[in-house]
Amino acid sequence: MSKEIKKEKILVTSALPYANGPLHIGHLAGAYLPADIYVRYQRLKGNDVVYICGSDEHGVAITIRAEQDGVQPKQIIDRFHELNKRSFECFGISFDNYSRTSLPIHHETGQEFFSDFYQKGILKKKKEKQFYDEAARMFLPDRYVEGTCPNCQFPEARGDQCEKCGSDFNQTELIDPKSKITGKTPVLKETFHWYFPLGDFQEGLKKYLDSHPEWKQNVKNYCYGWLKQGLKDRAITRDLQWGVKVPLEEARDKVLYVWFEAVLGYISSTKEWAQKIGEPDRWRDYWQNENCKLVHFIGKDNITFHAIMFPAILMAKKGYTLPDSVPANEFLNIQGDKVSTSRDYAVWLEDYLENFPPDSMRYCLASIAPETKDSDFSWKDFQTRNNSELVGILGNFINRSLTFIDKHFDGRVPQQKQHDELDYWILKQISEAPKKVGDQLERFRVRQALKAFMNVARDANKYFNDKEPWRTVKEDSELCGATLNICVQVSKTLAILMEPFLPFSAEKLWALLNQEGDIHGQNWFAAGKEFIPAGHQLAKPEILISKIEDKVIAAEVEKLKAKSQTVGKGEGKVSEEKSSLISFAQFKNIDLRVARVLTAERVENTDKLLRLEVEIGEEKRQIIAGMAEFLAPESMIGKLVIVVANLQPAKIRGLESQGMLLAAENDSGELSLITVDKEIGTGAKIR
RNA sequence: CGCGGGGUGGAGCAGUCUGGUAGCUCGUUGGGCUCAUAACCCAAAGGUCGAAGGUUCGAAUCCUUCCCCCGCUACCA
Repeated sequence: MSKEIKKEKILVTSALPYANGPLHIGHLAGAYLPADIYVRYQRLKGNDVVYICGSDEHGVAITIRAEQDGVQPKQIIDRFHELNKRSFECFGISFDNYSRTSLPIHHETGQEFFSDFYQKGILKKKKEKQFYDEAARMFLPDRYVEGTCPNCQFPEARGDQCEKCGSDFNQTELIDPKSKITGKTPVLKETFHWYFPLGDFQEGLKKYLDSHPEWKQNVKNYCYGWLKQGLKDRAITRDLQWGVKVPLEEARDKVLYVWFEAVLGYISSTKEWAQKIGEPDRWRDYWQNENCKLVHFIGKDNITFHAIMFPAILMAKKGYTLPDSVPANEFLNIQGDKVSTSRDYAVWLEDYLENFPPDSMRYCLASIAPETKDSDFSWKDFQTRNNSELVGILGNFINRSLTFIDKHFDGRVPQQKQHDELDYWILKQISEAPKKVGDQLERFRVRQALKAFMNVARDANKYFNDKEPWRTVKEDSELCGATLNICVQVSKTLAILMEPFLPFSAEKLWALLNQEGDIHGQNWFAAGKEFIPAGHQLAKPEILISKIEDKVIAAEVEKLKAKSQTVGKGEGKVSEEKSSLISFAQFKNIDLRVARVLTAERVENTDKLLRLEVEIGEEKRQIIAGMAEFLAPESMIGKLVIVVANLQPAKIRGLESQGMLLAAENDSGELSLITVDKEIGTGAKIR
C-alpha cells in the first residue's frame, strides 16, 4: 500500500556507557537523546535503521570499584548494567539492542580482531618495564601511580604527565612513586605488550577525514589536531585479569586494552541483535555494506576513539564500513558547575524519574543540547521550559482545541468548509513542517529541529486566536466547526512531529485523537497531509503535559546545593585522607580578621540568611551568612566576630557577600559565634 | 607557553561554515482575548554583536592584531 521509497540503511550507535556507576542527564544530553531523536525520525521516514548500544564492562576502574566495595567485578557490572538499561528504557531511548561487553559474543569479536591483526603481522610486540604493585598483585596503569614530577618536583604528578608543569614523561621516571591503590611503593617489573601502529594509518585517516568536510567543526578540530601531532603506536593489551583475554598462549595474563575492545562492542551488539531476530548474518548488512550509513553519537571526550582509532581499526581489518558521521556533543554543566560523579554532583536519571515525567527532561535537554559548546542545565530553566513552552504553548493548544470540540461538538471532528486566508496559512505551515524539522535532524541539529517543531505549535495558537472560535461558535457554527476541524489536523501533525522528541506524549496524544495503530509506526511525510475525516469521534480530553510546581523545583535545587557544598565528604575516601593536612603556606593564605557587627537583619523570603554589615578596621562590608536559624539578628549587633576577609565575593540571593563569618557547628547543626575574649579593635589579624 | 572553546539587548542563548534589514526563550511595560493547564495573541522599550584595523557596494559573519573568560586535574558523556 505504501509507495516504496528508496530505503536507506543506517546503523546508529550511542557511546557504550561504562558500567561502574549510574547515568546522569549529561550522558543523556550528549550521546543518547540526540541519537534517539535521530533514530526515531529515521524510523518514521521508513528507513532501515538499527540502533545499537550496550554496557562497557571492562577496564581497571571496574576492578577497583569492585575492590573498594569488596565484591566481584561481575556484581558491579550486573548491577549497573541492569540499572542503566532500565533508566534508558524509562526515558524512551529506543535501542534495538542493548548488549554488554562481558558477553561471549563480544569476547569472540574482540579476539577475532586481535588474531586477525596478529596474523597479518600488523601488531608490534614491545618489551617494557612497568610499575607493579605487589600488594595488589597487579601492574599499575598510569593513572594509578603517583609521585614527584621529575621536572618540577610537584609531589602529586600522575604516571604519565604532570598537571603542574604540563610535562609528559614515562611513569618509570617518577620520583618516589606510590600506588594509588594500596599507597605502597611499586616495583619495576618487565612485561610486554602488543601495539597497534596508528601511525601507519595517518595517510589513510587524513584522506578519510578530508572526505567528510560536513562533519561538525569541533570533531574536525580535534582530529586534525591529533593528526598534526603525528599518530603513535598505541598499546592494545594490558596486564590484567578482568577483560577480553588475549587469544595467545604467551599472553595468559593479558587482556585487550579497553579502548581497543570497547568500540568493537558496537559490532558484537549488532551481532547479538541479528541472532535475536533469528537472522544471525544480518549484522553484515550494516557493518560490511558500503551503502550503510554508520553514525556514532558520542561525547567530546570520545572523539579520538571514534574518529581516529576506530576507523583505523576498521581499515586494518578490511571489509568494514567506516563511520559516516560522528556527531560528538560537548558537555552539560549543572547549575553553573561541572558534573562531578565523585562528589555526587549530578542529576541522576533514576532520581529524576522518581519525580518527573521523561518527556519534560527530553524536551529540556533537546532544547539546550550541547551541540556547539558546553551548555548549562538549571532546574529553574527546566521548570520554565516545561511550564511556559511545553505546557503553555504545545500542551495548551492541544487542550484548548480538544476541550472545545468536546464541549461544542460532542467530541466529533466537525465538517470542513471553504478555506479562508488564515486556513491556507496554517495548512501551509503544517504541510511544510515535516521537511523543516527533518532537514535539521538530518544535520544532527536537534535544538533547531525542536524549535522548528515548536514553531508549528506557536503558529497553531496564533491561528486559534485569530479565528476566535469562541465567538464564531455563537454566530456561525459552521465556520467555527471548520476552524476546529483544522485544529484537529494540526494536532495530528503535531503528534507525528513530536514523536522523536516526546515519544510518551505523542502516544498519549495519538490516543486522545482516537487514532488507530501505533504512533511510532506512522509516516513522517504524511504529517500535515493526511487528515482525520469529519465525524471522527475523539477521546475524552485530558491534560497532555502537567505543570511543575515551584516547590518541587526548589527541593531539587536544595539537593544540588547541599552536594556542591559537601566537597570531599562522603565518597571521596582516597582524596579525603590525603587532603586532611594543609601546609602552613595554605593556612597563611587565609586572612582572618576581627570585625564588629554594625547591623544585622533577616534576608526576606529566606529561612537561614542574615544580611550583616561589619566593620573591619576602616572598612565596612556586607556579609551574607546562613545563621538565622540559630542566631537572632539583634543579638549579634555590636559583637566582635571573626571573618574571612579575603574570601572571593559571592552572590547569595542576589546580595553580594564580601566575606564569611566564622561559627562553630555541632552535629545537629546548632551554631555558636566565634568571638574574641577582649576588646582588641576591629581589623586585628588572627594568626 | 601551547592546544581547544567562548565573549551578541536585564538573564540564558541562536545566528558565524554558505557576508545582505540582529533573532529566540525568559523578564519588564502597554494593549487584546476569555476557548484553554492564571494559559493564548499583539505591540513597545532595551544591543557600539569583546576592542581596533582590513577585505567588500555591504561584515556579528571573512582576514589580521589585541583584550578578557573557561576547559586542557578528577574513577565525568
